[in-house]
Amino acid sequence: MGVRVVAALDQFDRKILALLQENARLTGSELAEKVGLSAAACLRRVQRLRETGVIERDIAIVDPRVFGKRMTVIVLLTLNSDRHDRYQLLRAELEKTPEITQCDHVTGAHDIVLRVQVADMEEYAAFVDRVLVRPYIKRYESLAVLGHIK
Amino acid sequence: MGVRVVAALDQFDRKILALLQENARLTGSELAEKVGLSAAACLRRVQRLRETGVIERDIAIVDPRVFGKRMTVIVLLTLNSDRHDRYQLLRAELEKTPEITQCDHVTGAHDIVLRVQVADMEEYAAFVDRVLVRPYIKRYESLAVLGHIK
DNA sequence: AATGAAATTAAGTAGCT
DNA sequence: AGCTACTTAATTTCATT
Repeated sequence: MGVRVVAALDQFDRKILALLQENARLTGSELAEKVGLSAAACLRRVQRLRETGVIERDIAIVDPRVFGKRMTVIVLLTLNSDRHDRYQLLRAELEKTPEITQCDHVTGAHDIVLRVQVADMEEYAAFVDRVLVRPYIKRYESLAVLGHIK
Repeated sequence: MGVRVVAALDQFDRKILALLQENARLTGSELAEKVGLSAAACLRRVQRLRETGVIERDIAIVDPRVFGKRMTVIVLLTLNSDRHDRYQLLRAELEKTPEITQCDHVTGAHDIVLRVQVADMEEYAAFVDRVLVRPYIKRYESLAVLGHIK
């Protein structure tokens, strides 16, 4: 789990990573032009970055609205402090719940922050009933996303 | 901005999208095998999904720790209601701030939710001073991420 | 209108200097 | 690292349904 080989990343690697994080479809020659190495050298580096796990994976970003999931809600969960034994169970369930696209355990006034993708309010209400209404969830606060700034 | 062509997505497109959201590096023949079409047909569909904006883009997921950004903080911002004219300005600034990896305008008890990626507490403190301490930000609540569940 | 098979073009990989 | 040859994948063409 530790991050080895980090010291081995030079400026070229960093530039390549920055570019691929924006657009993973850049070809070897496109990278070459932008970073000032040959195409082969760039691709060798990309290969190495993948093998060492620096690049974890490549994913397609799909407009959630095409699936009819036009509504995003950020949910702040507060757990019952006397039910912290249920944390692992809850965690496993949240991981499996398809509406949840992001989920972090946090410190502070809340315990868990969710990002939920649903079709509409009705579907969100159903999600709340199905997933959030449980004894070991003390409180949840829903923040509906009006617009994505970034 | 409207999402047209959604009705035009059949089961093959949906399957392809689901697969590429997990792994955008699947080749035509790998897709072919999984969805039951020829490689050419799959790639033609992928091309169309890109052209119509259903696939917005492909990105490389890079372990943030390799950049030394080992700390994630979710920040809940509350703006001064009498300074809502500054919203566009703030929005533009947040968009440019490199530490912010995600940023949404929300309803509810807060106005904006940020996801911030920094090296450590010191860097986070500097970020707060530089970005969050401004007259039109009334309050901010920092939730440090202890662990990623999803 | 969209498919599969085949041909073409482009990209990625590997070997050598 | 670069260059070049090789291999694999993506794209286009074309005949078919």
